[in-house]
Amino acid sequence: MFASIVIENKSKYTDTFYTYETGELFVNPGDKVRVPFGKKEVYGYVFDVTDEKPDEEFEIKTILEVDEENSLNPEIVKTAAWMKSRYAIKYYDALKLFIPKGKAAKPGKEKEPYKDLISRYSKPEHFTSEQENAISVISESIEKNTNDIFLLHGVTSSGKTEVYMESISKALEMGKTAIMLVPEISLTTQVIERFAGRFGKENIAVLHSKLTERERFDEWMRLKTGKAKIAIGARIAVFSPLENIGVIIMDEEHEATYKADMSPKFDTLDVAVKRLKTYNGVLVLGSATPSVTSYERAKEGIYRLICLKERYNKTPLPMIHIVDMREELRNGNASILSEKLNRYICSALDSKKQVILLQNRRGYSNFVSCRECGYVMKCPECGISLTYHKKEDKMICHYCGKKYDVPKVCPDCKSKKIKLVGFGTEQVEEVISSAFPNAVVDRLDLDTVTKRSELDSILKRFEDKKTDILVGTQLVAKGLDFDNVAVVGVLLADTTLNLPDYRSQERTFQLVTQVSGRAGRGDEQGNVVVQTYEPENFTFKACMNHDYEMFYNDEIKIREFMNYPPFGDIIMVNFTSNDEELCDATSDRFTKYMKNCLKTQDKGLEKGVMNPKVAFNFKGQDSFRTYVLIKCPKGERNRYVYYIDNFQSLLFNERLKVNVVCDVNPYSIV
DNA sequence: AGCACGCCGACT
DNA sequence: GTCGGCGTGCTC
Repeated sequence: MFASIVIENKSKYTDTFYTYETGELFVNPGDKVRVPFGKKEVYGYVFDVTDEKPDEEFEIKTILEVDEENSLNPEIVKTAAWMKSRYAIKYYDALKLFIPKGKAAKPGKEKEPYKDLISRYSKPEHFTSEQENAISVISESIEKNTNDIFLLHGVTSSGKTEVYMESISKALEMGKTAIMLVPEISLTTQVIERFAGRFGKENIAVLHSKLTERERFDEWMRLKTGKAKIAIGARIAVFSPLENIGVIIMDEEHEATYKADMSPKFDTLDVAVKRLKTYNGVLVLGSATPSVTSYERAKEGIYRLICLKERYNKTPLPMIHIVDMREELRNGNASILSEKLNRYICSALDSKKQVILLQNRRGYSNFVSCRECGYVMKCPECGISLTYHKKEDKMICHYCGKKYDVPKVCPDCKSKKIKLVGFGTEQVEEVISSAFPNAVVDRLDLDTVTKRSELDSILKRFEDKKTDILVGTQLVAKGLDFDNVAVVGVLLADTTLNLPDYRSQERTFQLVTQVSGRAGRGDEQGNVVVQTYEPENFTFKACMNHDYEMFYNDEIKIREFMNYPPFGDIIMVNFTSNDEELCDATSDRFTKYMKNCLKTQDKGLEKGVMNPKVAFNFKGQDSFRTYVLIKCPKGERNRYVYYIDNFQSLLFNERLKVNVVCDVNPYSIV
């Protein structure tokens, strides 16, 4: 017998299959083996076993030993091989995601993460009929191994978690395993509390990047040996060493955190779908505000849509008010607080209720807007907001790179009040404090709050009602439930609405819906005030009506017209190096190469390859970065990635010191 | 990536 | 002679 093996390596050059003879050993795909390699011995993983001898003329060596304890299963190597072609990454980089770095703790010294956690779970007396229906449909699918994907579209407090738990329970009943994914590590605690109460602590394992190497290894081993049947965690938990997975659940499926931002840049949803194919398992995507891509798939019948419209506790949804900041300006109010928001805050404070103010970060991009009419400069080709670059004093499209002069007067209404939008972050707390001198104001954002304990104490103070007004970034939109919040204010929704990203509208809808969930948790209806210079944007109308469908119907038309997902992909190819010239030259060369590859098809696809752009490299060690953006039509992704992978090999053969990283539908282009 | 091989200049 | 610099090629 002959085995195709990928060795533990660091080089792109050796990231390929090597054929070994199995000898006397009984070898399966997924097995970790020790093999002779060159003058040394290395470890590798078996990807395939056949009895056909390869044609090529090279000496075939024999596998020395199988490391049973650290071996993986056949599905894992299959998924890793698929990831290589989908993300243009190395076999071994894909494989590494499935293998914990650490070593086992010494016997008796195992440390249990979340040891002091209290299990909190009380099964509700009854499920709503919508919940009953969802549970029975999903359970049937798990039972019959139909490999379905469900999109569970449920408003906040509609009891999605109960549906998740019942689905997992069904999988366990069938002798299968389950993975529960949450978007952020901070959210795992609440989930574990409930799951531990429902399924017993011994049956669950936690996997996320904040565990120590040793803890992670031990949890991983508990899953691999079948001691734990349910994996809970952030996106890396999708790589749990489980077999026979009955169901994977992705809570808040629209969240950006499901897409890895560091290399290898995998997409959690893709990986989940791929893994479940082998086991005919079921995927449940839950969200109150599904991603437009997922919803389209549900509409197309690729996913099965389940709606939960009824709120479990029947609390009325908050009232959403859209405030026109142009009007405020015309009425002589130039402050960051509209008259309406001011009024709501005052009355909330009077009745000892609390207030949350969301100040969405300006981030790295600045845009120009007319305060008279709300006009925002957008790229006519790409349809995204232009970003102001101070250095060049130009408006630049972050997709195609076209540059435009900064307008002196508004092209629409000829007003001179067209200028940069955004206010200094520090300013906000100051303004709020002086506007409400008798209120206790606290501030929550990740820039100023560095320590975990600091963050917790700010939240604790708010929970204990010691704080009247909490000002913060996106952080306040998520996290804990507070029952005394009467008013939520979004100070300037335009900052999210005009991010240079095709998803900016989707993200705004999600953000407003999410913060709305913070208002009026008790029996009283809460109020949400959203301030904007562009109140006529369809996104806000949909927010006001709590109508996702309405938002979707408008947004999907734009996506189709612009060929953005789900109708096409945007592929960003990054080049980093310590050699500036090499970086530039390589991205130029890549552009020509890619255009050349596509030209032969004679469909004009090469027009989708944008010219290279220079950018700063924040994260990597290399000092220079350039990138090339490619607009890729629907169904062509695999071919495009294949070309990119080939180009990478080309560079490697020449031993050029330049890194190439590919990112499909990146969340930010800076 | 590593490591060996090999071809060239500089030195005890 | 021979030591070591690094350009090149290979690992089943």
